[in-house]
Amino acid sequence: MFCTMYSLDKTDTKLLQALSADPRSTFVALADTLGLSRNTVQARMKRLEDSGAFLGFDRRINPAALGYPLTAFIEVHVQQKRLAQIVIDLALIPEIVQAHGMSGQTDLLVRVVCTDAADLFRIDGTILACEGVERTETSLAMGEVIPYRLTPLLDRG
Amino acid sequence: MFCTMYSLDKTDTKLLQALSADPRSTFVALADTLGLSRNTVQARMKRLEDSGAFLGFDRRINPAALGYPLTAFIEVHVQQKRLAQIVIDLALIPEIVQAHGMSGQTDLLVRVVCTDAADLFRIDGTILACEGVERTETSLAMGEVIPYRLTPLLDRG
DNA sequence: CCTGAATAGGGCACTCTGCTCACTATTTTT
DNA sequence: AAAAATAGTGAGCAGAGTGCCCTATTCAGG
Repeated sequence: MFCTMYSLDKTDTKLLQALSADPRSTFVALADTLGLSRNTVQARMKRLEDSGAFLGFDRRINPAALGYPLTAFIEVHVQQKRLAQIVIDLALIPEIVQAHGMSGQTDLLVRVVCTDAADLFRIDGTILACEGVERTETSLAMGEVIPYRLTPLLDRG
Repeated sequence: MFCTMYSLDKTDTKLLQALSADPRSTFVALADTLGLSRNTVQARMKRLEDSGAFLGFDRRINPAALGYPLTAFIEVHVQQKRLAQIVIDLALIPEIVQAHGMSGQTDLLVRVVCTDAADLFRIDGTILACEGVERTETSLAMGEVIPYRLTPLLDRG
């Protein structure tokens, strides 16, 4: 196989668990909670980093703390030919914090943060104004009933 | 007002920007990129932490690195009376990494990671099997066309 | 049997941390 | 206008952590 992605073993998993438990723990601390030497922990962390196991820090910032307490998901239907340009245009809207290209009826699923309902309305308008966007369907997130988590998957490994 | 949430000022914003640029930078490094004293940086970071500006470390872990390259969004329609119990049941499914209670037609928007299409099919079945779940609509994410980001919002502040 | 990878352990210079204290502005309250 | 809270600075210090080096051991695969 040409592209063998480095895949995590049990020790890596334990490392990630320990980090999840305490994101600020030092290499030394990790080493002795896992019963490994500091060298090993450092080597593994480097490998994890290099293999792209970590995503941007942005994800750890709470949008609510920034003054955007509301999250909404907007399904965007577009003229598929213009998809590439539309993505570029959408990327200019700061309140769009993430967008996925989707299979199925919806072309794009856009995650938006906003200050209030009026703000959401305005943002939706901005999206609709993009050339090639045909229709949107907005749903406000009332709450994160299962907060983002990966630990169940880590624990299973 | 009873609950005045601590709101970030320009300096906090710059701090977060600097952290986004380099999540591993030390207090000392932050202090001199921002032209502040180390004491100030430490104090502000503590305040940020205490005010809940940071979310779990889980969010920084790349599910693909864990062996789950596929992401899907599943709209779940439920008997609303049973919503609370359903959330509890869903939380037992490890592949569900997040779920939002929604306004609008869909009751729940569930984010799932999986190994392949067959895996997704199985997980969908598990969700459908929960007492009170009436219908699901699964959409596979083909790609994260706008990767999660908060920097445009930070830059605007 | 040899090789390469992973780990452990030691060491060393340097940096960072957590903490405290004293001092200065700048607001806010009274 | 005076007093008090708030934010920032600068300095210092002991202890901990980091990055980097080298060596020895174990263990699986060719």
